[in-house]
Amino acid sequence: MERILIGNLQEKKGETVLVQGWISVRRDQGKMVFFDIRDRSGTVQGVVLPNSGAIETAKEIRSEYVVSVEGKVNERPEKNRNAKVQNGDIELEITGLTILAKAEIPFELGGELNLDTYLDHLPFTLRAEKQKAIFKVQAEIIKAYRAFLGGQGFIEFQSPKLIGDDAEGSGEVFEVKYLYDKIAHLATSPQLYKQIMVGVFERVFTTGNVYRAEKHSTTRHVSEYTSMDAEFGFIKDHTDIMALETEMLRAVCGHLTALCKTEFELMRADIPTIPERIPAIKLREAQELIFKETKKDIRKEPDLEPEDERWMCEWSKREHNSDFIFITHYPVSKRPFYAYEDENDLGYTKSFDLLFRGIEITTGGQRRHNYENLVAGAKGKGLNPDNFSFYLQAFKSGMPPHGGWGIGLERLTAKMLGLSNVKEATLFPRDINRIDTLLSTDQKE
RNA sequence: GCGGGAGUAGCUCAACUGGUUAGAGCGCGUCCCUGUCACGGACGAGGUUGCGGGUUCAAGUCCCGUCUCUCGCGCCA
Repeated sequence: MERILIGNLQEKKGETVLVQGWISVRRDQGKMVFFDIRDRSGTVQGVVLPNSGAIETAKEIRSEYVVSVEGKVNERPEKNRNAKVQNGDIELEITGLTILAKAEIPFELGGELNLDTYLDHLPFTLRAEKQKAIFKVQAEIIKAYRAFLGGQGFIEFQSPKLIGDDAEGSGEVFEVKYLYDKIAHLATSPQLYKQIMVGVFERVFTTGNVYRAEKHSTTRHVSEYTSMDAEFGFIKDHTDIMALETEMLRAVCGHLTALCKTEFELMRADIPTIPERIPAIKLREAQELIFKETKKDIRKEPDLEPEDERWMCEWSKREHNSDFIFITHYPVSKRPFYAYEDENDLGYTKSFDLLFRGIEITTGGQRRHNYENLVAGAKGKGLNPDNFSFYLQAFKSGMPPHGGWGIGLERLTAKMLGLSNVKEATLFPRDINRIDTLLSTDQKE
């Protein structure tokens, strides 16, 4: 007999079918046993009657046992229907029950858990409905991201994760012992490679893991995260990039509205609405605004603190009904060497951050595309251009005005779904003390 | 790295100012139950109170050290 998905059982009323899946819960009535079985498509109740021949096995099964069952799809009697659950109007009258695998679980699935208990048991806890919803949404974000950029003529490429010298300068870098006692590094960003690829394909994007060796313990940092990058040529300035990112977010949210409604309902979260134009404000203007409204004077700072980012998001929501806000024109001193200095606003760059529901989810901007200008930028940061001559070949060979963005996928997912810690939106988060399991103490510095 | 909070059963938590044998719910085990759907009922097992030291007649509770978690900050996506 061929396996039928539980989600298709409504069409099989009266028929005897083969269903395979996991036991969610067993309800033993003594002479008869009920259980809920789930597969990737849904859940249905099975009922094992005393004379079915399966009753002995039915008493043996426990939560998370993997089973193969044969049974007749029956409509339930009127008084035994349950409108609150999927397939509450039908049930499987079990005629055959085989245990494919036993299970021994550390605790019940779906209950409230402390974050570290959840993380210590990920192979099990990821099976919970909430977690499946989170990572289904995440998968759909990536799918929509690919579809949108593909439609805009972008070509996807795979960026290397093992790199030589770290010329990029965003964040602390993990060292890797390479062959013949050489030292390599884990990429903190695909930045330099995506710029090189603009010289090849003009419009490119990549989604992949990047690594930051910073010892912070916050709700928005992990050592390994997924960066959704894009970079494209022949732009007027950074506003072209912001406009395209706005369109991309609109496409992603539209996709989620179409495909992930149940997941958002389960998480009690709202899919953000993207305004026609996401508000954009210069960093200095934001600082003036904060000073005027809250008397907090950060006008000499080169960046916003988390508290200020939250305030700006509330302001954007209040004044512009937007969950998003662009902050532009960060000082040259604050940005990497390749950031493009605004010729009409010297000392400041044509760069931006995108804040979403209180947190920074994107950094982007126009880049220096002129070889001499780029080398000058590097020297201005005290960097030796010889150390990244490989990258500079792209510019020597002719590069168009270009720019792009990097989006933190897990941060975006977390804020979309109202998760308070980015680790909940990271499948297998790496942090200071944990890579799946706790790192042993004598391994640490 | 710094600052706040925390660490008690497999899980989630309780235990007033130090005071008898550290409790509950869920889970787990045995038994009862033919319409349950978080099934219900009876009984039971399960603890070095993170670890090490100290104060005290007496420590889960107070002190010191240490490890870990968590929240905030620096930094960043």
